[in-house]
Order: sequence, then C-alpha cells, then structure tokens
Amino acid sequence: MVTIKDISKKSGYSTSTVSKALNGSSEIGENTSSFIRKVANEMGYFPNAAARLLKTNHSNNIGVLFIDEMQSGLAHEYFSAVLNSVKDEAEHLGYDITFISRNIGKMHMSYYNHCKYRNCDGVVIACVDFNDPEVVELIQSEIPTVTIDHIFNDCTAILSDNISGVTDLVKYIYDNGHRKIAYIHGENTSVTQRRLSGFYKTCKEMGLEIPNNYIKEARYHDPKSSGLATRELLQLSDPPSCIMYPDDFSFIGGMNEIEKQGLKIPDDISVAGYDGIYLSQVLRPKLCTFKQNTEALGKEAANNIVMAITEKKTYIPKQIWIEGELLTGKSIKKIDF
Amino acid sequence: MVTIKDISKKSGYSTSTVSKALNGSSEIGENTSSFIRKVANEMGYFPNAAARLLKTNHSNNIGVLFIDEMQSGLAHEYFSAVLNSVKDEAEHLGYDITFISRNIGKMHMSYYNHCKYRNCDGVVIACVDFNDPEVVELIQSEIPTVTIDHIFNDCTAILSDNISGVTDLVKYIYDNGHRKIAYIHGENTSVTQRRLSGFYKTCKEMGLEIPNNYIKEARYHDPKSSGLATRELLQLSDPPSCIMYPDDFSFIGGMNEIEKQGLKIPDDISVAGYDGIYLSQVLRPKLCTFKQNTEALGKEAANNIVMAITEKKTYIPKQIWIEGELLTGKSIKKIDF
DNA sequence: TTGTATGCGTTATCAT
DNA sequence: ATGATAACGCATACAA
Repeated sequence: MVTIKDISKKSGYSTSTVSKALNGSSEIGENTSSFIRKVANEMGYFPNAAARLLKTNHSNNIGVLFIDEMQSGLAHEYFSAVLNSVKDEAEHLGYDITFISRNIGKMHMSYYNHCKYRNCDGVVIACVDFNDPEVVELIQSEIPTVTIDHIFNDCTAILSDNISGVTDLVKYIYDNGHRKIAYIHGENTSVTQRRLSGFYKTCKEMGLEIPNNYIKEARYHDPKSSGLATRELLQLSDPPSCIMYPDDFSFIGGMNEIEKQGLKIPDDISVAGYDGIYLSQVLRPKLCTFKQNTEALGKEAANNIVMAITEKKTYIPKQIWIEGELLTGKSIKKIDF
Repeated sequence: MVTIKDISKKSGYSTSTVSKALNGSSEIGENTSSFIRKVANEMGYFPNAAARLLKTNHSNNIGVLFIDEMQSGLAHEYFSAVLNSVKDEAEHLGYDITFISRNIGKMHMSYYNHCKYRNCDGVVIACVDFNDPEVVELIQSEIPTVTIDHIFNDCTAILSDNISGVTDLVKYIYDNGHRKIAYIHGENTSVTQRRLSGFYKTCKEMGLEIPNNYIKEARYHDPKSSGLATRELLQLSDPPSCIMYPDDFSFIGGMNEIEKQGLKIPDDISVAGYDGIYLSQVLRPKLCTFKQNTEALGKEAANNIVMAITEKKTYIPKQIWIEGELLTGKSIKKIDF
C-alpha cells in the first residue's frame, strides 16, 4: 500500500506538505502542488479512509436501515427502488452506503452501536418498525438521521404524499362514474392511516357514503390476503364496481380471484393499485395506480442526510412531501350513472 | 465517545491490559478480565472499527458489486434476493456490507481503488459486465473476490445450475406430452449459453428436433421483447404447444400477448418461466418455472469470501454449483401424443 | 511556502 | 499477569 510517507520520500517533500497538496490546500505553491500530485498519481496513491476518519471524524459513510421483515425490505420493489436512489445520490455526493443491522457476528449490537462502530456520519431509516425502542434510540441520538415515510420529532422526514395519492385515485375513479368504491387497505401503520383518511375525506367531498363492508383490511405486499378480501367483496349482495388495493403487488391476489369468478377487468369490475411498480405497467390491462416517486424520495433522503451532516449547526429538520403521479392505466371502466 | 483509555482510567488498568481483556486474551487473569468487561459495559464502550482497522488491517467489511444497469441490479428480484442473502450471512459472520461503485463524489475511482479506499477485506461480484476491464482488474488484484454466475480463473464462483434447470424444465414439459417446444432466451451471456446448451442437449436426448424458428432471442427482465417473440411464435403456421421464457418476469409480456390473442393458459398454450420469483407463484395459473436458490447462492458467496479472507494462504478457489428446484405450477397442460 | 511534531483509538511488541 | 511504548496513515497546529 502506498502511503503519504512514500510520496514524501519520493518527492522530497515532507508528509505534511504532501498531505496539504493532495487536499488542495492554498498554502502550497502551485508548482509543488502539481508535482506532488503527479508523483502520487504515478505511484497509484489512494487515501486510506480509516486513517483519515481517525483524524477528521468524518467517515463519509452513511448507514441505511432497511430491515427485511416478512418479504418487505429488499424484496419490496418500492423500497429497493428507494434504496437504489439513496445509494446513487449518496455516491454522487461522495458518500458510501453501509447496511446497519443488529447482530453483527455473534454479539448483539444495537442499531446505534452499530452506527458508532462504523462511524456512520448519518443514517437513513426506512421500512422498519418505527416503534422499536432501538430505532427510537438511534433517532434520538446525536447521529443525524433522516426517515422515510414516517415522522419523528426533530428528525427530517421524506414522505410520499399518500393523501394526494389516494385523493387522486378516488377522484379519477369517481370521474369515471363509479359510486360504489371499495378499499382494501394494508395493516395499520401511519401510512395506512393517512391513506384511509384521504380516502374517506375525498369520498365525503364527492358526496359518497361508503358502507363499512366496502372497507377491508389486508396486508401490504401480500396477494393472498387481498385475494381473500376481494372474494368477500365480490360475494356481497351489492358488490362494488371498483376495488382499490393496498399496493400493486397485492392486486395480483385480487386479479386471480376476479378471474376465478369469471369476471373481466375492467368490463365487469374496475381495479386500482398503489405504488406504480414496473409490474403494474406490463400487466394487461395496465393497472390504474398511483406511482410513488421513488427516485425523488431516495434523492431527497440522501441530500438531506448529507446536509444534516455537513451543516450540523444550522440544519433544521423538516418534512418533505414528495409528489407522485396518477397512472390511469386501463383498469377503470368508464360507466354511466 | 468512550474509548479504551477511559476504561483504563476508570478501571485502574493500563490500556494494553484493557485491550487484551476486551479481546479475550488468555494472558489476562479471569478476575481482571471480567472486571474490565464489566466496567466497559457500564460505560457503554464500543470499539472503533477504523482505529482497529488501522492496526490490524482487517476491516471486517465486504464490498459488493451489484451494478444497476437497465433495470437489473436491485430492481431485479433475483439479484436483490441474492444480495439480501449475502448480507444476512455476512452479518452473521461479523462482516458488514458496503456497496462498491465508481464515481464516488466528483472523482472517478476504479472499483479496485474504491475497495482499497474502504479497506474491503474481500468483494462479492454479481450482476455486472464481467468483461469490464475494471472488473477484471479487481478480480486479478490481491483482494479476495467471489463471483456469482460467472467463472473467472483463480476466483471462486458461485453458480446457479442453469443446465440442470433447463434440463429439468424440458424433461417435465416433454413428460407432459409436449413435442413442439419453443424457447425464448435472453441476450447472449455465459448464463444464456449454458441454458441454451442445456436446452438443445436435452431436446436431443428426448429425440426432439427443434426448428430454428422456435428459438427466439429476447432480453432478460423485459416483458416487451418477450411479448414480441411470443407473437411471432403464435403466428407461425405450425406454432409450438409450449413456450419457455427467459425469466418469470419476461413471461408477463408473453402472458399479455397470449391473452390478447384470446388464448388461454394452459388449455391453448403451455408456458414456463425461470427464476421462481414470488410473482410466479401468485399468478393463476401458477407458473411452471425453475426456482433458483437465491438464499443458498448468497450464503455460499458470503461464506466463501470470508473463508478466502481468513484463510488467505490455504484457500483454494473453487466453483460451487447451487441446485435449484422445479416448480411445476399449473401452466403446463398434460397432452396426449 | 514548507517542515516538525502530535494525536486520533487501537493493537502488538517487548519489558517487567 | 500486567504495563510502557511504538506504530498504523493521516491531518493539523504550530514553528520556521
């Protein structure tokens, strides 16, 4: 490994001069500076992040908490897309990404301790049980944190605009003449609550009274439970003309059930998903859904965690709502009323 | 931050004794040792990975190269599943995962230099252009590497058994009475070549002569191109009774095309995918496919890179074939012949 | 403008 | 069994 010392020997300058030159210090003369850089290049020098960190206390490393509980996490296209965007933007800003977990090796390590151990400058938290005491510990620590899709006090949150999403969907469905709209929603989380509120509020604005048996709880990313809920809805004496699903992937369960009953989308029943994953747009008919802007979500998360790190004194936590986009698809039938 | 020095002061022992005690050295007496550990615990001590690395030259950090070119990488369920497994196993062994890229910050950095910069003990390489000179540079470097789904000389490779996969599929399809089997394969890679060879070989063994126009090239993970190929196959004067797809996801394109033509799976046409992603088993009918064992792939990769790291002298590069599993599904019709 | 000296937190060597 | 000291590679305060 070629170190600053080697360059010092070869170039004849002291290690501190070399260090300064390599870091672009204005103290060093232009000639010396470029000469040293040339030598460093020739020798194939690269700084050692660990040694630098030890001095500067900056690791240029961002931790990410993307826990994979029951098929969520990396298996979930929404989250893997967000992660990918976080990674790209962070790298662009000169930061690397390290996964944070507990249980590193044999010993248990809290999320916070893992971050300290790896000297993470900051952490991006998503797709995790936000009530977990160890998550709370991390968020309340001195380490800058940014959360995705969940609001904590004194912590920047990047949020997909779930209310607008559901509102846009309901309005579009309403505008196509539907009055009997059912909603299969995911398990109880803050995201679900916002979506449900948005659903009820928009329905009320449209003058729609949604019967209780049109509202079903299923689980996110779980076609089975959504399939079950779909069956129940279709068996009602007065079934809905349109069903909204927790997410695009869950809709697959509904799709199977609908086909099983010999019904056709959208002629016999209209459907809408949520997320706008790739799959939703390769299905035929294309699924009506609300595309969350995963790229913007990840990018904002990365940008803000870096700002929180570099401007620690002046940075003020904020909430950033990321707008999505209605993809109308072809799964909503225009009906007369 | 509480350091070894703080513990030294509080406990009254020297820093070296503390260090040894904390690392479970046999030099230290049992009483002293447990006392020091107790103090360390009380003070909430955690070692600093960077400082330790500086001395030991072990980062306990594994780099991963999972490049995201055109929807592959993290967006690809197969690779994200493998990555997840690598991560879990590596963490279990006491290693963290860091993404390796070029272009960290403004400056270009080769994969190799990025690894050096972050002091990666080893690297797992997957889903990447294996012909890229910078990938080759990394593999030929002194840093231990393990590749997934590609063989390099002197480098351990973890390989999904593509020949068995295709063989099992063809045999199953043949056993169900199909004689007119078409194969839409992915773009030309070593994986594709193996699959194609397996296809031809098995067909020959079964005594099948496959006409050239039954073989179509599409792209992996791209429903559109597979849809196109499907249309061409269906328009043949003597169309196949079964179509094999590059992967489960691409099959969606075929599915749409088949439905568009008013045909029904499996009654009118049989189909098979590859990968065995979650989606394939929630579709109705369930897709006949070959499930690659992503968990085993990732686990073996992690295990082997750690072995290559810890037993650098004696470790011998090898090729490990991971068996998959035929998921028969319901998309292959049993026909008489 | 350049060089000297020091220390970041840890481990390793060698002495006691 | 325990401790003093040096060293890992780098950046910086301070001296020249």
